[in-house]
Amino acid sequence: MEGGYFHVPASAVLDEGREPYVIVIPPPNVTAALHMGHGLNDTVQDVLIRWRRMQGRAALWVPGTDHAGIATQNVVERRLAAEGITRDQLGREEFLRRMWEFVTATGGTILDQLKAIGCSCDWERTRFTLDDDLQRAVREVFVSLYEKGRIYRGEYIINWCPRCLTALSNEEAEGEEAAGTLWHLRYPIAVVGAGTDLQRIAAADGSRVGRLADGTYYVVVSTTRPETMLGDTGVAVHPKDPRYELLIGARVKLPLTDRDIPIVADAAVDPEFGSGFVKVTPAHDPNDFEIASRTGLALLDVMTPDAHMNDAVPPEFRGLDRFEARKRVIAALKEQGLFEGEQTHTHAVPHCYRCHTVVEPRLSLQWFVSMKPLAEPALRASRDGTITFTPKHWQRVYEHWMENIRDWCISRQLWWGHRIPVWYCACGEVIVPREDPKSCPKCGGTQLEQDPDVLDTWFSSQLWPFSVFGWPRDTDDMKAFYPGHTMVTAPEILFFWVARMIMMGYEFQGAAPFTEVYLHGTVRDMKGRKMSKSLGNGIDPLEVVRAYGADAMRYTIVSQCAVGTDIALDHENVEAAFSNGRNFANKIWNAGRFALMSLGDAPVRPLEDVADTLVLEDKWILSRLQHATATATENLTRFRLHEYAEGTYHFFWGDVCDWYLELVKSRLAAGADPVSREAARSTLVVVLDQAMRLLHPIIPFVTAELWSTLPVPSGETRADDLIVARWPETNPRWVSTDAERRMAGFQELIAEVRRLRKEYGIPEGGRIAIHVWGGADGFPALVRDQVAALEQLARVNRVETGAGQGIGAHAVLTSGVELFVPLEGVIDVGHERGRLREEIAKLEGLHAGTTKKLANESFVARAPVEVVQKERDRLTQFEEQASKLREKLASLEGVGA
RNA sequence: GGUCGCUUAGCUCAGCGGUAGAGCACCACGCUCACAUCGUGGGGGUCGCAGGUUCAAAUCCUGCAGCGACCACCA
Repeated sequence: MEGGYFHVPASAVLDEGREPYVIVIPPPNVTAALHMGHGLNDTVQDVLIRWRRMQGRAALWVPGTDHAGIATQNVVERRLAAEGITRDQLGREEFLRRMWEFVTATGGTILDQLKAIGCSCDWERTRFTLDDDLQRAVREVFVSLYEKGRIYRGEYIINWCPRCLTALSNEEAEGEEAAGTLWHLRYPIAVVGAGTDLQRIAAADGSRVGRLADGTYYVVVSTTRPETMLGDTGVAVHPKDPRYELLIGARVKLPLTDRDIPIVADAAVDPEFGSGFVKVTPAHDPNDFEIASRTGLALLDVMTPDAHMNDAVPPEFRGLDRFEARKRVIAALKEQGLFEGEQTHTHAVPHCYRCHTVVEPRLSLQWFVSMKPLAEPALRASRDGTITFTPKHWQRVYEHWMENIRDWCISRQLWWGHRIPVWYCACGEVIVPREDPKSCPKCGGTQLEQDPDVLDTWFSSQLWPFSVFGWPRDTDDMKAFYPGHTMVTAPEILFFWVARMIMMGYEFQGAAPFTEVYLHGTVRDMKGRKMSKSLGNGIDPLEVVRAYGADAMRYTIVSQCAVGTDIALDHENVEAAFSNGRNFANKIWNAGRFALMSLGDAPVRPLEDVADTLVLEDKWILSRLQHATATATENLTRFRLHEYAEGTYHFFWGDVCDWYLELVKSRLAAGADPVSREAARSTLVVVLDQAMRLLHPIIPFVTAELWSTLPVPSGETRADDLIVARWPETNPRWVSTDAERRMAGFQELIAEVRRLRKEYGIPEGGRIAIHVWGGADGFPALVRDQVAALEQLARVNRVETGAGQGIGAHAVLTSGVELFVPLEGVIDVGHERGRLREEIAKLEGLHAGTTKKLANESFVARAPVEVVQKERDRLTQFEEQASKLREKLASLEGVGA
């Protein structure tokens, strides 16, 4: 089967010297089920891989799955929760056993689903991010980065998911606009420097120092998270703020607590914003943490890992959920007259990208990668064009991110994933080894404890372009297939994944993992919403495959795949959504079957042998074929996939089916002239052969089936299967602008005859004569030779090349050629005249009525403007229709001709 | 707040300096021996609004309006 062609051994490159073309799949989550997003992503990759394979490249598409840390662990934890079990109850070892059990049982089905949509991955190379080989790569990278000082451990404010109970990277905390509240609180001033005149400060211009009923002065601070005030350890003002300069060093009483906290100066405070006083909560806000580290303010953590208030807060708040605590804090402050007011405030609230819980900034000891040095070569590669982005504007987005890159928190408090390869010895030694240690190299002790955390899923994903080839071992695969070529993915994971792969590629291989990044759009429904399980607006690709075939699904998707645009599919009418692709696949099948039948079993001569006997349509379709070939290649090269799809579609359906097949029908028939027939057969075989090749990357199944039964011209050889047949190249020998011009004229003539037939009600089955004359280049004479074609396409059985006259229909073509269709005896002219007169009279009646209506002043004055306008439009419509009919009538009276 | 993008036929969207396009939907006719998942013909758009550049603009520039995306530590 064709699957045999999917496998590409390193020897194809290293021994046979074939040029590689490598795509590594964006590995779907191991337990994922195929959705339309995959359908799009993987179809695009398959189109590219099939195309490059046909070009003779050693085209390798490496498949695999990702262990997807949090996502997968969450799934299993939910299942356990249904049984009333938590992971802590099971313990790490047992929990991991259950994880593997689940992943082994349900994992990898997505790969079978990819096969169903025709993905030609090298399945023998299927990888999983937790495979031994890949574990080795992760270990090597971690240790190596640590040794270079690019991985460090430290206590910082990180994004914390209180539900998943783990740290998140900045990218994993997704901001969402939310209409929140900005609360203004009063902190009473407790201690001021000697001689500080509070009354004067309070009276200063723009001062937000006020006075309570009991005479105590207070400062106003603002916050969107009032519960964090319990963890405040200071209040900050700008060092140059003229209003408050004198308060620096003073102390305020932190409401609801028994603590006094200092007022400090820090340049990060914007005097223009709010009151100019900033409450500082160093353990729960990254800015405040920075302020504290500069000013020496204490750190006070007031929350538990699951975001409840801890024992550091007053008893009445202990154990409260953070949002409940928020309400109580506000209520308590109001009670004490320390509530200044509130206002609505829209701001971006970060949410966990896996479970959507509001992220809590939390002071925590974590592992980080210092990114700046890694970013440098990755940034350069983009700027100097080593790596290109399609669409281009993502280059700027990428560079902006790289320029402002922040350190990456890579430790996760999960169990499912790559365990952090760090051991701690009781003696204090931190061991980061390539092989699991048995004893402490410093003290020799054997009481070693491995770091309990695992690495961010993306830490292993970022190594995918080389970890799949066995690195850090020195493998032939690495030599043959790294670096790769094209990365096809969605913009959502540009930072998560693409950017990091590039950085790792430079850091560990000295080369970018690919040279082209193609970012396709998102699959959406007709309301523009992203397809998702929770919205219930998804379409199951496999259902589409079952109902209409993989070819139909692939074509429909790719034909919408314009650079930089999303894909809209109607989940409420799946048939309509995919009818385009279904119809096309069906059309190819029918046309192919018909052609094969018409060609018969007799040997077909090579095109060269019959070159002298080719007629207009043969030369024309061969020329069209050259254009179709050139544009298909060009479009694929530039990732203009929808143009590739639509271009081949119109070539095949329009040129090949509607015109060429119709034109050669009679020539292929049993009694036809043998010379003409052989010319048609040879041409048809070439056209079909190449058309199947051009269509194959997008419509692999139908084309391969037809191609396998297509006759091979005598003396020629070809590949055994279409999947490895050579991608066509343009042959200038068959480009004929002359044939295309003449054919265009002929096509226009046919269209005009058909139109006139409809217009004058000439019965569909009846034969007619036409007169053709005028023009400059002997076109009428050419037409005379095409009687068979005219018969076939327009039911014309006689052509006169002189001017026609009498009663009939007349038209002038763009070339200046004139056409006349005699109507006497063809239709009942008298009856037609009568009918026309009736119609004209009717139109005149309507016209008069409308005119009268518009003359009615009260109507014009009172009716809505658009109604009046509609009446006016009708008037002109009637006029136009009537004048058309009058012209027609005139021609029937023998005046026009 | 910053950056970028979008606004074209009833719907979904291409086109991005030279006489308005596709698919679907719609109307009419047609069981012509590949295909009714079809064929033939047809209707339908002042290309968001207002200016400007140009011989020529849907296409370039400016402003405005509406929508959207991404980034961002203004409490």
